[in-house]
Amino acid sequence: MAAHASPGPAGTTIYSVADAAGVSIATVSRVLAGSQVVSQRTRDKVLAAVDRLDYTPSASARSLAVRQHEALGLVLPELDGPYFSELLMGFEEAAADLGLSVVLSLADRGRGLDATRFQRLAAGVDGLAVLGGIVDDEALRRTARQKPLLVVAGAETPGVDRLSAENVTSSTELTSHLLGTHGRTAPVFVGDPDIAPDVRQRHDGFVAALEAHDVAVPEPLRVGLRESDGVAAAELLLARHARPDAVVCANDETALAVLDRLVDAGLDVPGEVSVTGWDDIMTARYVRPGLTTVRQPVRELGALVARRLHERITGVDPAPQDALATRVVLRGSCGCPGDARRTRP
Amino acid sequence: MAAHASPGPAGTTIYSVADAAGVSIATVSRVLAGSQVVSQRTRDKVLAAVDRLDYTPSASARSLAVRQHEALGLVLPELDGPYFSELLMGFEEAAADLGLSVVLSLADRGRGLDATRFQRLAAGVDGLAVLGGIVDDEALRRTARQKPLLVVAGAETPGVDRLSAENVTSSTELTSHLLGTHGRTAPVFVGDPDIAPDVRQRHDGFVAALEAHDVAVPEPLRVGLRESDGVAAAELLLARHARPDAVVCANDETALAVLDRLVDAGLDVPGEVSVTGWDDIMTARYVRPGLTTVRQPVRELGALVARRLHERITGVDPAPQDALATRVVLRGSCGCPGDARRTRP
DNA sequence: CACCTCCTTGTAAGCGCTTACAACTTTGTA
DNA sequence: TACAAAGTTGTAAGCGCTTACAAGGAGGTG
Repeated sequence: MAAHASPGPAGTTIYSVADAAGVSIATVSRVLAGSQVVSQRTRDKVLAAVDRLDYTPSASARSLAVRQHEALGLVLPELDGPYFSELLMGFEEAAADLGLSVVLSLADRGRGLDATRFQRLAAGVDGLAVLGGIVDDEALRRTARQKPLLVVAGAETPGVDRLSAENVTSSTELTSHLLGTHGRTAPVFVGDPDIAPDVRQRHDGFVAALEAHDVAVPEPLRVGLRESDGVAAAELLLARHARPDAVVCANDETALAVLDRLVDAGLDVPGEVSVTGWDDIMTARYVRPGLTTVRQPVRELGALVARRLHERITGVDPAPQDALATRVVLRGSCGCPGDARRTRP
Repeated sequence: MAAHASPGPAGTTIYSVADAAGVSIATVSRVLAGSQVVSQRTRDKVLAAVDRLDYTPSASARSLAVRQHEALGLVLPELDGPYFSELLMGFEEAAADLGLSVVLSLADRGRGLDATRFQRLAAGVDGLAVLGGIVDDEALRRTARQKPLLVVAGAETPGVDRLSAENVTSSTELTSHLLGTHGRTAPVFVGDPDIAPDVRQRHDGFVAALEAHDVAVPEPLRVGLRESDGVAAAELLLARHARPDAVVCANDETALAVLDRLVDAGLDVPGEVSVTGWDDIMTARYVRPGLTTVRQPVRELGALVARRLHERITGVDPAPQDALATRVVLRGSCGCPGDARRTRP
């Protein structure tokens, strides 16, 4: 029965260890699983053999036997700003705490993750989280039928569960601050509501605030979320006859670019115009004036996603909380005095 | 033989598909592997069944059968700045191109990755890359005996291969620029050479430049690599009677904090003192003056690591190139005029 | 001293997949 | 029409591990 026992460091299996220790593979397995039924003497023998052979059990064999991969999948776009890194960190930490490893798949800039790669990922995990807008709905739905699947910050997809941070209320709060405290009357929203549900919600909140203050709602400046999009937006804004007195950007990257370009063009920020962002990335603290923005509990979101997935996998009924609260961070760029630059999270 | 055929989406195996399609599991396997020997008719039947049952093959079963995990492991510290994210992106992209998935493990802030978690990770991959200084040498060596293992930017460990970006030469170049072009005479190095081999090498390069210019070599300011460490360093510097006229920091995070604190204290940067960093993170472009720094090809490093690992796994002899060239990026903080702020990589 | 109970270890049956080999069909050719 | 050569499909033996169950041994009791 021990025709296995192939030597060589590369091929050490539970059989080699069993042979070396003079016990059966069941015993080796028990020792390694920490079972208490094994006698001390035997345990020592096994452990010695394990050590001597540098034995590392094969995860796939174990997975096959226990019918669990003990791994969670995560699909993210490029890790540009701190946003996704934070999400990833929260996710990984929570997963590690649950004894699960995480398999990461990054979508290529622009085009999403192809179905094949997504399938391969799904094949090796017990459940997975996908950032909204990367994988197409059909593939999502198909996988959701197989194993626990959570979409983070994405669109409402029938048959797929979703989780994200709160957007609408904070956006209303931020915009109201601009209108009320700083008396702005001609704000504009920079970002394309159709590009992502999060942006849409932020725009919704923006609109709600304007309506509450009886301010006419302007058409949003439909640009992407990258630095270069912010530059483009600023140019567009500068070319206008009637300039806005407040620029509410969909995220920090664009806001910083807008801020920078506006100042370069000789405008007084926040004197003539307020600029706000969203996410509170590191650079937001460093520019002058500091960027007023909204801090999302991204890391907690990541952790929550992982835990939720685990609940699903183990069959526990998950709690129904569905959006994490965010917080407005006031700095100089909206007109507030406080330079909260050195304020750390 | 088909006593398997358990229904239910969760339990669809190759047996269910074979049953549903009226063929043997071997044929299903062939179709899914894209083998050309299967007739078109049969192929269609199988594919239809696969679709109807939402079949997703089990990765662990496949791994066990082919004796390959088809995955690469990566161990990183917290994803703070853009450095590790870039590395990760390069790694992931290259791995994906090779058809490998990546299993990520993040070390907790401060304390490294415990041996158990590291072992678990190693158990499920064909090879792994570890950032230097996270996992202890013994564990590293043990794993290196089992499967391909690469240490990135870490210390020279006997029996373990290492890969990193070039440091010494660029540091000498940068420091010489300060001494020569800007006529600095009292530079100081901020960073603890003992904290990481990369820092040590940067310090070595710094020292080499001073010696070449016959400038006395001062004791380095031994602080960590985080923003707060930079603040502390700046305080220390400000408290000195004889202030340096150039501060060469081990990375951008500390450099930015130093720059910020120095300017706040009323010093003229770069008039009275030059400040330089290392890494060229996003914020370096945004501060005024722009931060002179060194750009590392981090993403390429990550990709290279993945490819190298793959070469080892497949038994190809890897090329011997061992350090990637870096590039000094001159901006305002050293005294150079050009505001290269909007220069993109 | 026989017998029962508890403790420890071994036996063997999978987990879901790949793949060498065998077996059966077709098709082509003499 | 017989037979060889392809072409196609099935059989079965693992891959390395977990775990229910069986079996053996040690110790205790009547």
